Formats: sequence, structure tokens, C-alpha cells
Amino acid sequence: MTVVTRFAPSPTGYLHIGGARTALFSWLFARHHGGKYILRVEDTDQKRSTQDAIDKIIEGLSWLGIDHDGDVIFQSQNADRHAKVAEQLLAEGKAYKCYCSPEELTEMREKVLKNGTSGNFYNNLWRDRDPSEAPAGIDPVLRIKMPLAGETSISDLVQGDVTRANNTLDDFVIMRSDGTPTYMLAVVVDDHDIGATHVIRGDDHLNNAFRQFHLYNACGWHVPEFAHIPLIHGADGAKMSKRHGALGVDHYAALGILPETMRNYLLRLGWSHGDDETISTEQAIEWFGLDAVGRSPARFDMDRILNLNSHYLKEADPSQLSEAVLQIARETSDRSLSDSALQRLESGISGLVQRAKTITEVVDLSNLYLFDTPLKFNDKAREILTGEDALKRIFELAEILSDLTLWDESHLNEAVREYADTNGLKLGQVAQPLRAALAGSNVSPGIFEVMVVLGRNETLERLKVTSL
RNA sequence: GUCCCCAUCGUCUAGAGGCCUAGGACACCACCCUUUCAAGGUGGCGACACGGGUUCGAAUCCCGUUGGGGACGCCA
Repeated sequence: MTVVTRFAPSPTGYLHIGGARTALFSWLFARHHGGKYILRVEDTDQKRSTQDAIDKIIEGLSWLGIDHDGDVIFQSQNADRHAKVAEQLLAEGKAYKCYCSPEELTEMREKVLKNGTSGNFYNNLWRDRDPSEAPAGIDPVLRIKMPLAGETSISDLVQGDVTRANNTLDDFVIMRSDGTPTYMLAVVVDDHDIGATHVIRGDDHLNNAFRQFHLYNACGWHVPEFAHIPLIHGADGAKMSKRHGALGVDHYAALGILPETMRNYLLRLGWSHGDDETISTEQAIEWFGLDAVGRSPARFDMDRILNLNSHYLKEADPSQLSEAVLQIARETSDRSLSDSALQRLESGISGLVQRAKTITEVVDLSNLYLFDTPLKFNDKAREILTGEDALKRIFELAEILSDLTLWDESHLNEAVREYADTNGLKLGQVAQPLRAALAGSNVSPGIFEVMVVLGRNETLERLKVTSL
């Protein structure tokens, strides 16, 4: 049996962290088993679905590198099929028309809440009522008959055996009064139609699984395996909601987080493989299994993402990263970049990357390589350069350096140290003014590395410190 | 209110009855390295929610309590 999984987001907003992880798990599971992973947009609620949301979700998934098999399925396009199934259920007496008005339903709900009685909100009013009693002029909904007694057990691949009394399952609506299918019907029909073998989704659907279980049975269909993975909570421990600051994956992309970081982070949230922390996608596919998914919810932790990101930043391909950095710099800078920007970036990127946690930080750090003289100085740099003898030392040093035959780190190092020695100075007393003049900042990669990356001409040019 | 789920360092987790005086990672602190800032290295702080059982033996199994979360829509 080929494994078929799916990710079924509703297009009412961006792809948030929780959804991204559900998608990742479903995808990983399918890839691990050499099966299929299908993307289905659950747009049965046309009022709340938007094209923008659909685009954002697909964009987010592709950024994460989660590729689906076949075309994207739009649930709304299966509406006829859903309706047919519903009619069949009605014809077989497994579903019935319910003429309750929204007001009546609200009343029932409030009554139950007020009295604290156990049981369901809907009192099965129309379950056995004769259709001839139907009030005129009211479009009914279709409800499915749930068993009234006994209990239902589900062997969830993550949560284990979960049992629920059938009398707590109410006859839920499968077709709205306007003739459109509800989510509950649509998921079951569509999951069956794509041959889904494993339904992997958020824990918030666990309760629905019981209802869907009976819907599968009513249709005479095989019930897929369920795996309800725990929700991701915010730092405060409550469910990640848009209201609680849950952000779309695009937000993290904009922050300068790498997709591989996000994949690794999301993977380790609720799933583990011994003590392994940094796990490549290849390894993840090889190792992933539902049995290692934890049952308790995890909290979102930005520090961990940043830490992982600095790891993947160091692993990133230098020239690709340089291109990306340059791209962002072009879009955001108001100054024109040096012709040598890319070349300098490529040779200096490793020094930059170990000082940054995000691509955005790399961009900030790369300023000293992106532009030619004259430099912009920050306050600290200006302070250093206006210090006693600072400029004098720089000018003397520039003289010495210009005579250097070999422009590499060890020779530069040697020359500068020698200068410091003969003048009775500590290396820092020379290096800091140099740094300020070359980087325009009090903070930079190693000063000799900077000189090599800039090259002899640009270095000597900057050491003239023509404007402060 | 009813139903369902969960419970190991602050956080993510390892742990499937003896390997646990509970391991790793992030964060935090200290030290080392050092031309700045980082990175890196070394070390430190720090948890089995509580109470009962079962067992020769429990973080691991059972029950209860407490705490947390989720679901109760003609939303998905």
C-alpha cells in the first residue's frame, strides 16, 4: 500500500508556524515511505477564502521546500461530488434534513450551557421527525446520524488509543442550507477520494476524528490512520493564534531566517531523534516516523531559531549567500554599491557570517565591503579617529603598508605588529584606529582580513581618511 | 458547563522498570582564546508537578489530585 498524506490548509490567512509544521510532518512521512503528499486547499467556506491567502500559503510552502505531488486540489471544485455523497446518505436514511433555525440552535446551546447538563447542544430534534412536519419556506441542512449509544475508539498514531462515548457526538451538519458541503463532509470525501492513508493534522482536530470516523463508516469507506500532532504554543503557553502573535513563515523569511533553519526547527518541535539537533532534510526523510512524535505541546522559541540559523548561515554556500546579501543591499540602500561589492562579499562573507544570526544582520555587517570611499563613520569610529595621535599613526602605517610587497594576512600582521613594537604601542592601540578608518566602525571582522578583502588600493585609499 | 488530550531543567527534548547520584541542545553565568565584536573551547546553574498504589526495584506501569491545553458553529 502506498502511503498518501495531505496538507489541507484553509485559505483564510497566511501559512502560520503550526500549519507549516503539520505540512512538514505530512511531507516527511510521505517522502520517508516513498509515498505521495498532496496539497489541498480547503476553500469550502467561500466567504472567508481569499486568493491572496492561497498565494501566501503556496509561497510559504515552496519557500520551505515542501513540494507536493500532482496539482493543488481545491476543495470547492469537488462540491458536486460532496453533494452526491450527501444525497446518497440521505437516501439510505443515514442522514436527515433538519429545519431548525439558527435561533433555535442558539437557544438549545444556551440551555445546555446554563443547566450544565451533559450531552450535546443539538437535541436531535429532526432526527426521527416526519419530513411532512417540515415548515414551509425553510431550506433545511443535512445532518448525519451519529450512533446514540456505545463508544468509539480511535488508535491515533501519535495520541494512542482514545475513546469517546457516542452520546457525546451530536448529529453534525454535512450540508448547509444553501446546498454547500461543510468541512466535515468535504474532508472525509476528499481524503477518501485521494486515497489518503494517513491523516496527519493538528491536535485540535482530534475531536473531529470521532465524528469523521462515523462518516467514513456511513459511506462504507475504509477509515484512514489518524495522527494528531500537538499544537505549537506561544511563549506564554497558549495556543498560537494570529491574535497571539503567531506569524506567517514569510515573516521569518523577511527576518533573514533560512528555510533550512525553519525546517530543522519545526522538525525538532515535537519530534526527536536521540540527541541529534541539527538534522538535514535528507536525514529527516530517512529518520522520520510518527512514533517519535511527542504528545505534549511545545512552545515557540525564537532564540532556538536564531541559534540554528547562525549554524545554517555558516553552512550556506558563500557565493549564493553573497548574491542574496547583495540583492537585499541593492533594494534597501540609498547609496550606489561598489563595483567590487560582490567580489569583496564573496571573499569576506565567512568573516561576516560568524558574527550574524540572520541574513539581515549579514547585510548590516557587510556595509564595509559594499561601498567605496568615502566611508560613513559611526560615532565610536569618529571618536577613535579623533583620539590623540590616531590619524598620525594611520598615516605612518599607510606609508609602511604601501611598500609591502606581499598583501596577505600574515605580512600585514607582521608589518603592523612591527610598527606597534617600534613605537612602544600595544597592538590594540594601532588596530582600533585602523579598524575605524577601514570599516567606519568600532566593530568589524579581523582587521587584517578586512585589509585583504578590500585589497591594497581600497585599503590605502581608506587610510587617507579624507573626511570624517 | 460537558468532552478529549497533555505533564522531565526557564525552553526544546533523551529516557519505553534496574544502564539515571536523569543525558543533550538553546538561553543564562564564569573562565580561556583575543586587535574590536563575534565565533570557538572549557566549566557552572538548572527538571522527573503532587499524593497514593503495583514491584525486590518506577521518570518509566495503574489510580487520584493539581496544573496546562484543546474541542464543543449552517468556521476549517
